[in-house]
Amino acid sequence: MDTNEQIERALREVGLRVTRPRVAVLAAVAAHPHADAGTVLAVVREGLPEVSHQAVYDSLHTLADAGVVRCIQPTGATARYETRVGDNHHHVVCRKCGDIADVDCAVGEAACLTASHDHGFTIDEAEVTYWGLCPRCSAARSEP
Amino acid sequence: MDTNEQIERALREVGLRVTRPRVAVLAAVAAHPHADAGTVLAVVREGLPEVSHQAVYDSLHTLADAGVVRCIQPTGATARYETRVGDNHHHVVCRKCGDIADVDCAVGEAACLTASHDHGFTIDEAEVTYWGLCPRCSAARSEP
DNA sequence: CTCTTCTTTTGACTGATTCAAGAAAAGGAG
DNA sequence: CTCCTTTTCTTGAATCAGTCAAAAGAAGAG
Repeated sequence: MDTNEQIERALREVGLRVTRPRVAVLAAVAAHPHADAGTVLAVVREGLPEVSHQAVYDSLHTLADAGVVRCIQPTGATARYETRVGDNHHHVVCRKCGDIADVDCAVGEAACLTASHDHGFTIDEAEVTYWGLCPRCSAARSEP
Repeated sequence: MDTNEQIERALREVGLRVTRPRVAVLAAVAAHPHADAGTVLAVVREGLPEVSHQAVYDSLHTLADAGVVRCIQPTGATARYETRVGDNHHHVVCRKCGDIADVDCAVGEAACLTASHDHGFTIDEAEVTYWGLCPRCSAARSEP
């Protein structure tokens, strides 16, 4: 579990000022991986009721730009954030309940960037989203 | 190019009623792959000025549910639609201009579904989004 | 401690998408 | 061909995520 001190250090390391909203946002994202902006806002306000939604959005963007958090947005859902960055992992999304879980890159880093230069595009990242059913929804469907 | 007759047949095949808005929407998506809802609406109205935006949204949803069109939504962009379905292809998205192009599955079908059952999820589809620069933006960056 | 600069607050606003109720049209039965 | 039922469309308002802008407020350098 990240302590506030660790969070502050992480912010300073990327050259960001340490402010209450930012610390709270980063802590919230760390504690609730794959949370959307609304959830982050709610969680942040639990410990810091006065923050504006604007500050939360701004913090999320700033942190995402700095590479401290990552923003993902599967089809049909609002933006979600997570603190696990830089390790090329992907996501499984439940078609039924929208639950998201992390999946380590299964086919190796090389394969993830295959298809480079198709159509002349210069590709620098491959994002993989697996779609299916989470254990709970899967069980609910097979035993109605 | 899809004729209206082909479009009507496609609608009937999946058990949908054939209506003017639906035919127009399907034709528009076929003619403009990767168009967003707003563009589809504009294109549809070129030939059918009276349609409501609601009808277009509804048609897109219905067609997507029926599997006639596919909806994709890369991070940071609005929903986009295409008629190419059922062939497991993926997309390259330009980081700069947002342009989207199709990419055939590069690593073979098997690899695309590797990672099955991680976290107990039952995975039925893998969606891959490649991020990079399109030829135009790539050229603009290297020769300023 | 003071100043400059970056952040937050506040509050209004945009643009995409959805909700709801009645009117209209599609397709099957007679 | 006409009527009837059901689905679909229109209209108009509402919601929701996210953004813009100006002024007030903190963080950190010197």
